[in-house]
Amino acid sequence: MTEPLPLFPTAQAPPSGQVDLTLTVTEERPRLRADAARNRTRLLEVAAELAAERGIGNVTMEAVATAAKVGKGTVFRRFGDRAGLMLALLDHHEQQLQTAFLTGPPPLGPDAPAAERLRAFGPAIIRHERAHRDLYLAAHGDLARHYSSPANHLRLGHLALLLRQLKAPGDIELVAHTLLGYLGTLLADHLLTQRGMSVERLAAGWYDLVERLGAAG
Amino acid sequence: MTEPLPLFPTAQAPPSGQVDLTLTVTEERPRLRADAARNRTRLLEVAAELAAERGIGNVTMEAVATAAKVGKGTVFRRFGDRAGLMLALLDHHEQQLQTAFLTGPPPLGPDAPAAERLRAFGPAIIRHERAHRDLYLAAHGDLARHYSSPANHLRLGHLALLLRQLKAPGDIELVAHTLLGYLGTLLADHLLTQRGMSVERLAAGWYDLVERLGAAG
DNA sequence: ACATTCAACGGACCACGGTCCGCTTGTTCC
DNA sequence: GGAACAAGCGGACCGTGGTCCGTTGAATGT
Repeated sequence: MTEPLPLFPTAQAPPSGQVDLTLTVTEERPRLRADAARNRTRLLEVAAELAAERGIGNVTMEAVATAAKVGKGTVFRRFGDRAGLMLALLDHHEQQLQTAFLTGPPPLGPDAPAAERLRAFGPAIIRHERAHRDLYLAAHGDLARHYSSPANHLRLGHLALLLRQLKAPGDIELVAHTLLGYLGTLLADHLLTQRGMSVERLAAGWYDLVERLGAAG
Repeated sequence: MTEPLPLFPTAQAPPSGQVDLTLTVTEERPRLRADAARNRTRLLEVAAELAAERGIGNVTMEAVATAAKVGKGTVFRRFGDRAGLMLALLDHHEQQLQTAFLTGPPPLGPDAPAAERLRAFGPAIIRHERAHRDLYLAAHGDLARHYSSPANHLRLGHLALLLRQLKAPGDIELVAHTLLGYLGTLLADHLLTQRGMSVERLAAGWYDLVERLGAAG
C-alpha cells in the first residue's frame, strides 16, 4: 500500500493535434485552479486504490470523497457523475492503448501496412477491454455518453483512416461504426462469458469481417 | 383517460415453440397466483398510463406502486428492478414487431425471398426502435441483460436463419451479432440525433452491409 | 369445512447518487 | 499589498432504487 507511482498527471494529456479526422469537436477543458488540480489527482489516486482493494463496483462516490479528505460535492463538481469518474480512471489506461496504435510498433503502429493494422486492431481492443473489464462496465453505465467519448471517437477516426487508406467502398463512417460495434465491451463480454466463445473465435470473426468490409470495391 | 383496451394479457405470451435455433435457453416462468397475476397486469397498465402522461423517465417505481395501490415491494418482487419493468412494458410492442417478421406479409414475412427479408429487416427495426425510443433507452439501463433478452435472442435467431438460407459464408452467429449491432438502439439513436444522419443514410448503410456480409461465399 | 403451506404483500428502512447554497481561497489586476 | 472576482469547496439534504421481514390469504389436500 505504499505509493508506488506518480500516475495521473495533474492535467489531462494535451490534445495531440495530429489525427483530427473532422468527425467531432474536441472539447477544450479550461485549466483548473491549483488546488482543484491537486484534488483531482488525489481523487483519482484514491479511487484507483479503493478499486484495487475492493473492486470498482464497491467503491461509492462518498467513500472516494472521504478517503481523499474532500467533500462529496467536490467529487461531483470535478467528474460530473459516477460514470465521469470511471471514464477519468479509464482514461489513463486508454491512453496507453492509444499510443500503441497511433505511434507504436507494427503491426498496430503506423509502420505496418493498413490491412495489417486493421487486422491487428480488433484483438488488441478486445484484449485491452478484457484486461479492464469491470472498469469499462462501470464506466459505460451511461451508454449514451460512450459514443461521444474521446476514446471512442479516436478509435472511430483511426478505423476510418485505415479504411480510407484501403480504399474500402461504401459509407466509411458507418462501416467504422459497424466494426467498432463488433468490438464493444458488452458484446465481447457477453460472447466470451455467457456464450462461452473463445477469444480465438472472436479474433477469427474479426479477420473475416475486416476482409469483407475493408476490401477495395 | 377512460380505459380503452385490454392490453397486457394476464400471462406472458406462451413460448411459440417454432424457431428455436438452439442459441439459448428459453427460461420457463412458473405461473403466478391469481392475485399476483392481477397485480401484474394492473401494474403494467398503470405504468403505461403514467409513462404516457409524464414521460417514462419521470415515472418512479414508487409512483407506479402507489398508483396501482400496491406496496413498492410488490413491484420489485414482480419485475426485479426498474429495467425489468421497462422490459416488460416493451415486451408488448416487441411482440407486434416479432409477428411482423415471423408471420407477417412480405417483404418482412416468410413469403419473401431471404435476401429481401434481410434487407427489409434493418429499416423495420430502426423504425420500431425510434417509435419507442425512450422506452428502449430506459429498458437498456442494464445493457448486460439486453443481450440475453428473449427479444434480442429472437432477432438474432431470425438473422442467423436468413443468413443460412442465403448460404452466407463465415461464422454465422458472429455475423448476425455484427448486423444486430448496427441496429442497436443506442448506436442508431446516436447517429440520428447526435451526428445528424438521416434514416435514409442508415438504411443505405444497412443495405450495403447486408450485401457484403450476406453474399454467398 | 378446516388445516397447512408458502407465494405474495406492504411499507418501513437503507444506501447511494446527485444537488444546493453559503463560505473559503486561489488568481488577477491595479 | 490589497481589492474584486470567480472557481472551488463541503456537507446537509433529497429522491429514488432496492431490500427486509413480519403478516396475509390463495391454493391444495383431507
